[in-house]
Amino acid sequence: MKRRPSTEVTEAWVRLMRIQSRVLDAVEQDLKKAGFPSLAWYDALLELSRAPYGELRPVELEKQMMLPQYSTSRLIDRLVDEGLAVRRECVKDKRGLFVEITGAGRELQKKMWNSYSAAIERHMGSKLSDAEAAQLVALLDRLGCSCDGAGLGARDAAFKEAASAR
Amino acid sequence: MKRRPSTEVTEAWVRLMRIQSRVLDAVEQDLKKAGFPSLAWYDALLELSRAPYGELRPVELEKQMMLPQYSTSRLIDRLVDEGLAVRRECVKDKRGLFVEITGAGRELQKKMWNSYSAAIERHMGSKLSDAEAAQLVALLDRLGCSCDGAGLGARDAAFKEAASAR
DNA sequence: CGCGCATTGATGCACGTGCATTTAATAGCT
DNA sequence: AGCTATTAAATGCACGTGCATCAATGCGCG
Repeated sequence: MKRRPSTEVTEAWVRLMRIQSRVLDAVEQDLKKAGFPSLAWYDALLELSRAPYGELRPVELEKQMMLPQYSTSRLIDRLVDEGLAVRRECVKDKRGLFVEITGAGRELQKKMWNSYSAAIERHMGSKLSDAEAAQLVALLDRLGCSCDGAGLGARDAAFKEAASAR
Repeated sequence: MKRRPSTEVTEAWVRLMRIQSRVLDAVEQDLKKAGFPSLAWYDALLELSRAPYGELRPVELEKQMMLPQYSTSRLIDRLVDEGLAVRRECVKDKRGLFVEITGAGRELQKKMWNSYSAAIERHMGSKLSDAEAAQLVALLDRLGCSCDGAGLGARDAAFKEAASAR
């Protein structure tokens, strides 16, 4: 509790914060310029499109995306408003409901992946060899050791897509 | 433009986004639990405290922190509301003004650094050797190669403090 | 000098998020 | 069955942020 971070660690903290926000910003800007909504929408659409029957309980979506409950509720609101998903009644548990992706939702997700993957390549892939990327993954994972392992994070969506797009 | 990111790169993207947000969240929570305001306030206070006469033009602060103009303007609002800084007229250029840190502002900044540095140590330092931290810095820097080099980022504040606290 | 343009900083509006609370339905316990 | 606790989802409120715009001042150029 008393030990101070070393210079190296403090530098790593600074870089982690700054570079991440720059890279994220660059990718989000690319998507926005292409006329697409934010990454949160993409992640939700991907989760839905990968789910059996293209539908999930909000609670499931929430766990997948590691988002707070209310945040998920409102994200669904917006997807529904745009016709990318629909809310369906859940007969099993009348408290709950199902969110089902629509055709338009599936289409948008696919189109977004084109821009999204290109942006990842532009802002990360072109600056890092595969070996360096793997090294970076290993180092970052050391920081995430206290992770519950349960829910997959927001941007994991990208990886799952990459895997299935192959 | 056509190349797709490799598995390694996509994984690195996912990790960078997820781990950063987890670590940042953990540190911010620690600060909040200790009753302190957000890191943005800290960064601003540190920049001011390090400036000659403890004062800066909003434009300067904005460049240091790499924040949009309106964001800086409102951050200053809040600092002033809490008595941590004051706005002073600028005789040289009547469009502008000076923001000057108060005694309370300097005190808060110092107190926050105790919690802040402890949080960095807890959430990063304790999970990474110095060598690993240095490696992480090197890898992240490769991603930031397209940086202007001019303005120092928000969290750089931590490093500068660390250096001067030594 | 006088006009147009750039710069500094503030602000109205829309929107996203966190927090707390609310509503409804289910599960569990006696 | 009846009462309470728990869970699913939505929502009101405060607040932060992005975007566009504005008012005021300063600067350059004919």
